[in-house]
Amino acid sequence: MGRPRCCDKANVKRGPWTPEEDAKILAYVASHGIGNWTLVPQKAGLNRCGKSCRLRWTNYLRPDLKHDNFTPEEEECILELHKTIGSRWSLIARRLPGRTDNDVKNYWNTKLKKKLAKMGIDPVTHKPFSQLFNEYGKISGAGNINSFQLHNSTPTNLTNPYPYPYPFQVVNHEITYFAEASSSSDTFLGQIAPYSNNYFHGDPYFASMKTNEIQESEYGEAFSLNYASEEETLEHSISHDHMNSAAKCTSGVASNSAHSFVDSILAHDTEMRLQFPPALNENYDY
DNA sequence: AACGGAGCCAACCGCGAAGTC
DNA sequence: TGACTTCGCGGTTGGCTCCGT
Repeated sequence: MGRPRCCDKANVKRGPWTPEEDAKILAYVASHGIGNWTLVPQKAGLNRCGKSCRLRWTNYLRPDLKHDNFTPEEEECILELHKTIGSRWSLIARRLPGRTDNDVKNYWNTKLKKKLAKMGIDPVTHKPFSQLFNEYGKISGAGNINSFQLHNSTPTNLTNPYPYPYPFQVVNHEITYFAEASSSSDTFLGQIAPYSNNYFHGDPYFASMKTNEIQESEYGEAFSLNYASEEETLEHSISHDHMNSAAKCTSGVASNSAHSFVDSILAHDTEMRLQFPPALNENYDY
Protein backbone atom coordinates (compact mmCIF):
# COMPACT_ATOMS: atom_id res chain seq x y z
CA MET A 1 0.00 0.00 0.00
CA GLY A 2 1.15 3.50 -0.75
CA ARG A 3 4.68 4.64 -1.26
CA PRO A 4 7.76 3.81 0.74
CA ARG A 5 8.39 6.18 3.64
CA CYS A 6 10.40 9.32 2.85
CA CYS A 7 13.13 8.82 5.43
CA ASP A 8 13.91 7.58 8.89
CA LYS A 9 13.71 10.73 10.95
CA ALA A 10 15.87 9.32 13.70
CA ASN A 11 18.82 8.75 11.39
CA VAL A 12 18.91 11.91 9.30
CA LYS A 13 20.94 15.01 9.99
CA ARG A 14 19.10 18.08 11.19
CA GLY A 15 20.00 21.68 11.91
CA PRO A 16 22.02 24.19 9.92
CA TRP A 17 23.22 23.30 6.44
CA THR A 18 26.89 23.27 5.54
CA PRO A 19 28.32 24.71 2.29
CA GLU A 20 29.14 21.15 1.22
CA GLU A 21 25.54 20.05 1.63
CA ASP A 22 24.35 23.12 -0.25
CA ALA A 23 26.75 22.30 -3.07
CA LYS A 24 25.37 18.76 -3.31
CA ILE A 25 21.80 20.02 -3.63
CA LEU A 26 22.79 22.61 -6.21
CA ALA A 27 24.72 20.05 -8.22
CA TYR A 28 21.85 17.58 -8.08
CA VAL A 29 19.22 20.11 -9.15
CA ALA A 30 21.49 21.41 -11.91
CA SER A 31 21.79 17.97 -13.44
CA HIS A 32 18.41 16.40 -12.61
CA GLY A 33 16.06 19.30 -12.04
CA ILE A 34 13.37 19.40 -9.39
CA GLY A 35 11.35 16.22 -9.06
CA ASN A 36 10.67 13.82 -6.24
CA TRP A 37 12.26 15.38 -3.16
CA THR A 38 12.21 12.14 -1.24
CA LEU A 39 14.74 10.75 -3.69
CA VAL A 40 17.01 13.79 -3.57
CA PRO A 41 18.94 12.91 -0.37
CA GLN A 42 19.74 9.43 -1.66
CA LYS A 43 20.69 10.53 -5.16
CA ALA A 44 22.58 13.62 -4.03
CA GLY A 45 24.45 11.79 -1.29
CA LEU A 46 22.90 13.67 1.60
CA ASN A 47 21.96 12.37 5.02
CA ARG A 48 18.93 14.66 5.15
CA CYS A 49 15.19 14.30 5.02
CA GLY A 50 13.73 15.07 1.60
CA LYS A 51 11.45 17.58 3.20
CA SER A 52 14.44 19.35 4.66
CA CYS A 53 16.13 19.39 1.23
CA ARG A 54 13.05 20.90 -0.39
CA LEU A 55 12.88 23.58 2.29
CA ARG A 56 16.57 24.42 1.90
CA TRP A 57 16.16 24.73 -1.85
CA THR A 58 12.96 26.76 -1.88
CA ASN A 59 13.92 29.11 0.95
CA TYR A 60 17.62 29.62 0.33
CA LEU A 61 19.30 27.98 -2.65
CA ARG A 62 16.93 28.81 -5.50
CA PRO A 63 18.88 30.98 -7.95
CA ASP A 64 16.03 33.42 -8.46
CA LEU A 65 15.86 34.42 -4.80
CA LYS A 66 16.65 37.89 -3.58
CA HIS A 67 18.76 38.05 -0.45
CA ASP A 68 18.72 41.80 0.04
CA ASN A 69 16.41 43.92 2.17
CA PHE A 70 12.76 44.40 1.36
CA THR A 71 12.04 47.56 -0.62
CA PRO A 72 9.36 50.07 0.43
CA GLU A 73 7.30 48.90 -2.56
CA GLU A 74 7.51 45.29 -1.43
CA GLU A 75 6.63 46.35 2.10
CA GLU A 76 3.55 48.19 0.92
CA CYS A 77 2.55 45.22 -1.18
CA ILE A 78 2.77 42.91 1.81
CA LEU A 79 0.70 45.30 3.91
CA GLU A 80 -2.01 45.60 1.30
CA LEU A 81 -2.22 41.89 0.62
CA HIS A 82 -2.15 40.99 4.30
CA LYS A 83 -5.02 43.36 4.86
CA THR A 84 -6.97 41.66 2.06
CA ILE A 85 -6.17 37.99 2.44
CA GLY A 86 -4.54 37.71 5.85
CA SER A 87 -1.54 35.52 6.60
CA ARG A 88 -1.56 33.62 3.33
CA TRP A 89 2.19 33.93 3.04
CA SER A 90 2.62 31.74 0.00
CA LEU A 91 0.05 33.75 -1.95
CA ILE A 92 1.64 37.01 -0.89
CA ALA A 93 5.11 35.73 -1.77
CA ARG A 94 3.98 34.80 -5.27
CA ARG A 95 3.33 38.47 -5.86
CA LEU A 96 6.88 39.32 -4.87
CA PRO A 97 9.45 37.89 -7.29
CA GLY A 98 12.48 36.50 -5.52
CA ARG A 99 10.78 36.30 -2.14
CA THR A 100 9.66 33.14 -0.35
CA ASP A 101 6.74 32.65 1.96
CA ASN A 102 9.26 32.24 4.77
CA ASP A 103 10.88 35.58 3.86
CA VAL A 104 7.55 37.36 3.88
CA LYS A 105 6.42 35.68 7.07
CA ASN A 106 9.64 36.54 8.88
CA TYR A 107 9.55 40.11 7.63
CA TRP A 108 5.99 40.48 8.81
CA ASN A 109 6.63 38.99 12.23
CA THR A 110 9.84 40.88 12.91
CA LYS A 111 9.23 44.24 11.26
CA LEU A 112 5.82 45.03 9.85
CA LYS A 113 3.68 43.82 12.70
CA LYS A 114 5.61 45.91 15.17
CA LYS A 115 5.69 48.88 12.83
CA LEU A 116 1.91 48.84 12.53
CA ALA A 117 1.49 48.50 16.27
CA LYS A 118 3.72 51.47 16.87
CA MET A 119 1.58 53.47 14.47
CA GLY A 120 -1.48 52.60 16.50
CA ILE A 121 -2.83 50.16 13.93
CA ASP A 122 -3.90 46.69 14.86
CA PRO A 123 -1.77 44.23 12.82
CA VAL A 124 -4.60 41.71 12.63
CA THR A 125 -7.49 43.88 11.48
CA HIS A 126 -5.42 46.79 10.10
CA LYS A 127 -7.70 49.14 11.97
CA PRO A 128 -6.64 51.85 14.41
CA PHE A 129 -6.85 50.64 17.99
CA SER A 130 -9.14 53.52 18.79
CA GLN A 131 -11.63 52.32 16.20
CA LEU A 132 -11.54 48.89 17.78
CA PHE A 133 -12.56 50.57 21.02
CA ASN A 134 -15.39 52.31 19.30
CA GLU A 135 -16.62 49.33 17.30
CA TYR A 136 -16.57 47.04 20.26
CA GLY A 137 -18.71 49.49 22.11
CA LYS A 138 -21.24 49.32 19.30
CA ILE A 139 -21.10 45.55 19.07
CA SER A 140 -21.78 45.17 22.75
CA GLY A 141 -24.78 47.44 22.49
CA ALA A 142 -24.10 50.58 24.46
CA GLY A 143 -22.14 52.45 21.83
CA ASN A 144 -19.30 53.64 24.00
CA ILE A 145 -16.30 52.42 25.84
CA ASN A 146 -18.21 51.95 29.09
CA SER A 147 -19.79 48.88 27.62
CA PHE A 148 -16.46 47.09 27.33
CA GLN A 149 -16.25 44.00 29.35
CA LEU A 150 -14.11 44.71 32.35
CA HIS A 151 -11.53 42.33 33.64
CA ASN A 152 -9.94 42.50 37.01
CA SER A 153 -7.14 40.26 35.82
CA THR A 154 -3.72 41.13 34.49
CA PRO A 155 -3.22 41.16 30.72
CA THR A 156 -1.36 37.88 30.72
CA ASN A 157 -4.24 35.76 31.93
CA LEU A 158 -7.11 37.22 29.97
CA THR A 159 -9.18 34.70 28.15
CA ASN A 160 -10.29 35.81 24.74
CA PRO A 161 -11.77 33.88 21.83
CA TYR A 162 -10.08 36.21 19.39
CA PRO A 163 -6.58 35.07 18.36
CA TYR A 164 -4.98 38.11 19.91
CA PRO A 165 -5.95 39.57 23.25
CA TYR A 166 -6.77 43.25 23.28
CA PRO A 167 -6.20 44.29 26.82
CA PHE A 168 -6.17 48.04 27.26
CA GLN A 169 -5.46 49.77 30.48
CA VAL A 170 -6.25 53.35 31.37
CA VAL A 171 -3.82 54.71 33.91
CA ASN A 172 -3.46 58.36 34.80
CA HIS A 173 -5.66 59.38 31.89
CA GLU A 174 -3.47 57.54 29.42
CA ILE A 175 -4.49 54.54 27.41
CA THR A 176 -1.88 51.83 27.60
CA TYR A 177 -2.09 48.94 25.23
CA PHE A 178 -0.63 45.61 26.18
CA ALA A 179 -0.12 43.83 22.88
CA GLU A 180 0.72 40.20 22.59
CA ALA A 181 1.93 40.36 19.03
CA SER A 182 3.14 36.83 18.77
CA SER A 183 2.84 33.61 20.65
CA SER A 184 6.41 32.77 19.81
CA SER A 185 9.55 33.76 21.66
CA ASP A 186 9.25 37.23 20.18
CA THR A 187 6.12 38.04 22.11
CA PHE A 188 6.27 41.64 23.11
CA LEU A 189 3.65 41.91 25.76
CA GLY A 190 3.76 45.45 26.98
CA GLN A 191 6.56 46.50 24.69
CA ILE A 192 4.53 49.00 22.77
CA ALA A 193 3.14 50.53 25.90
CA PRO A 194 2.42 53.20 26.55
CA TYR A 195 0.11 53.57 23.63
CA SER A 196 -0.79 56.84 25.09
CA ASN A 197 -2.91 59.71 23.92
CA ASN A 198 -0.24 60.89 21.50
CA TYR A 199 -1.53 59.11 18.45
CA PHE A 200 -5.05 58.45 19.67
CA HIS A 201 -5.50 62.20 19.75
CA GLY A 202 -4.67 62.49 16.08
CA ASP A 203 -7.02 59.71 15.21
CA PRO A 204 -10.43 60.61 13.81
CA TYR A 205 -12.09 57.70 15.57
CA PHE A 206 -10.64 58.59 18.88
CA ALA A 207 -11.54 62.24 18.34
CA SER A 208 -15.14 61.24 17.75
CA MET A 209 -15.30 59.28 20.97
CA LYS A 210 -16.50 60.83 24.17
CA THR A 211 -13.22 60.94 25.99
CA ASN A 212 -14.90 61.99 29.20
CA GLU A 213 -16.65 58.66 29.11
CA ILE A 214 -13.31 56.98 29.10
CA GLN A 215 -12.25 58.96 32.08
CA GLU A 216 -15.46 58.08 33.83
CA SER A 217 -14.72 54.41 33.39
CA GLU A 218 -12.78 52.53 35.97
CA TYR A 219 -9.19 53.64 35.67
CA GLY A 220 -6.76 50.92 36.34
CA GLU A 221 -9.05 48.22 35.03
CA ALA A 222 -8.03 46.23 32.00
CA PHE A 223 -10.32 46.01 29.01
CA SER A 224 -10.43 43.12 26.65
CA LEU A 225 -11.90 43.30 23.21
CA ASN A 226 -13.75 40.33 21.81
CA TYR A 227 -14.46 39.87 18.18
CA ALA A 228 -16.91 37.51 16.62
CA SER A 229 -14.44 36.00 14.21
CA GLU A 230 -11.23 36.68 12.40
CA GLU A 231 -13.03 36.51 9.07
CA GLU A 232 -15.48 39.16 10.15
CA THR A 233 -12.79 41.61 11.16
CA LEU A 234 -10.80 40.90 8.03
CA GLU A 235 -13.79 41.60 5.83
CA HIS A 236 -14.51 44.81 7.64
CA SER A 237 -10.92 45.94 7.41
CA ILE A 238 -10.83 46.08 3.64
CA SER A 239 -11.26 49.58 2.31
CA HIS A 240 -11.92 50.68 -1.21
CA ASP A 241 -8.65 52.58 -1.62
CA HIS A 242 -6.71 49.65 -0.30
CA MET A 243 -8.50 47.42 -2.70
CA ASN A 244 -7.27 49.63 -5.49
CA SER A 245 -3.72 49.70 -4.22
CA ALA A 246 -3.78 45.98 -3.55
CA ALA A 247 -4.92 45.46 -7.10
CA LYS A 248 -2.08 47.67 -8.32
CA CYS A 249 0.33 45.71 -6.18
CA THR A 250 -0.91 42.38 -7.39
CA SER A 251 -0.88 43.35 -11.04
CA GLY A 252 2.35 45.29 -11.04
CA VAL A 253 4.78 43.15 -9.07
CA ALA A 254 4.23 39.77 -10.58
CA SER A 255 1.66 37.71 -12.35
CA ASN A 256 0.99 34.03 -12.93
CA SER A 257 -1.92 31.66 -12.93
CA ALA A 258 -1.64 31.01 -9.21
CA HIS A 259 -2.91 34.51 -8.62
CA SER A 260 -6.43 33.61 -9.61
CA PHE A 261 -7.32 32.74 -6.04
CA VAL A 262 -6.25 36.16 -4.81
CA ASP A 263 -8.00 37.76 -7.74
CA SER A 264 -11.20 35.94 -6.90
CA ILE A 265 -10.99 37.22 -3.33
CA LEU A 266 -10.47 40.76 -4.59
CA ALA A 267 -13.41 40.39 -6.94
CA HIS A 268 -15.60 39.07 -4.17
CA ASP A 269 -14.63 41.97 -1.94
CA THR A 270 -15.40 44.46 -4.68
CA GLU A 271 -18.82 42.90 -4.99
CA MET A 272 -19.38 43.16 -1.25
CA ARG A 273 -18.28 46.75 -1.32
CA LEU A 274 -20.87 47.59 -3.90
CA GLN A 275 -23.54 46.00 -1.76
CA PHE A 276 -22.46 47.58 1.53
CA PRO A 277 -20.54 50.75 0.68
CA PRO A 278 -21.06 52.63 3.97
CA ALA A 279 -19.60 49.82 6.03
CA LEU A 280 -16.47 49.46 3.94
CA ASN A 281 -15.48 52.90 2.84
CA GLU A 282 -12.98 53.54 5.60
CA ASN A 283 -9.38 54.03 4.69
CA TYR A 284 -6.16 54.07 6.68
CA ASP A 285 -2.82 55.14 5.40
CA TYR A 286 0.31 53.58 6.86
C1' DA B 1 34.65 42.68 29.64
C1' DA B 2 30.64 40.25 30.94
C1' DC B 3 26.00 39.66 30.96
C1' DG B 4 21.14 39.68 29.62
C1' DG B 5 17.49 40.89 26.65
C1' DA B 6 15.77 41.86 22.06
C1' DG B 7 15.92 41.18 17.18
C1' DC B 8 16.37 38.30 13.52
C1' DC B 9 15.93 34.33 10.52
C1' DA B 10 16.88 29.51 9.13
C1' DA B 11 14.92 25.39 10.11
C1' DC B 12 11.56 22.41 12.10
C1' DC B 13 6.76 20.80 13.24
C1' DG B 14 2.21 19.46 12.37
C1' DC B 15 -1.66 19.58 9.56
C1' DG B 16 -4.68 19.26 5.41
C1' DA B 17 -4.86 18.45 0.51
C1' DA B 18 -3.49 15.87 -3.20
C1' DG B 19 -1.38 11.93 -5.17
C1' DT B 20 -0.19 6.90 -5.44
C1' DC B 21 -0.83 2.13 -5.07
C1' DT C 1 -12.20 2.63 -2.07
C1' DG C 2 -9.08 2.90 1.54
C1' DA C 3 -4.56 3.12 3.34
C1' DC C 4 -0.65 5.36 2.97
C1' DT C 5 2.54 8.74 1.20
C1' DT C 6 4.34 13.31 -0.49
C1' DC C 7 3.76 18.09 -0.93
C1' DG C 8 2.91 22.64 0.48
C1' DC C 9 1.56 25.61 3.86
C1' DG C 10 1.27 28.45 8.25
C1' DG C 11 2.88 28.48 12.84
C1' DT C 12 6.61 27.97 15.94
C1' DT C 13 11.23 27.33 17.76
C1' DG C 14 16.25 27.55 18.56
C1' DG C 15 20.31 29.71 18.22
C1' DC C 16 23.12 33.35 16.57
C1' DT C 17 24.11 38.39 16.59
C1' DC C 18 23.63 42.89 18.20
C1' DC C 19 23.12 46.29 21.61
C1' DG C 20 22.51 48.40 26.01
C1' DT C 21 23.83 48.25 30.82
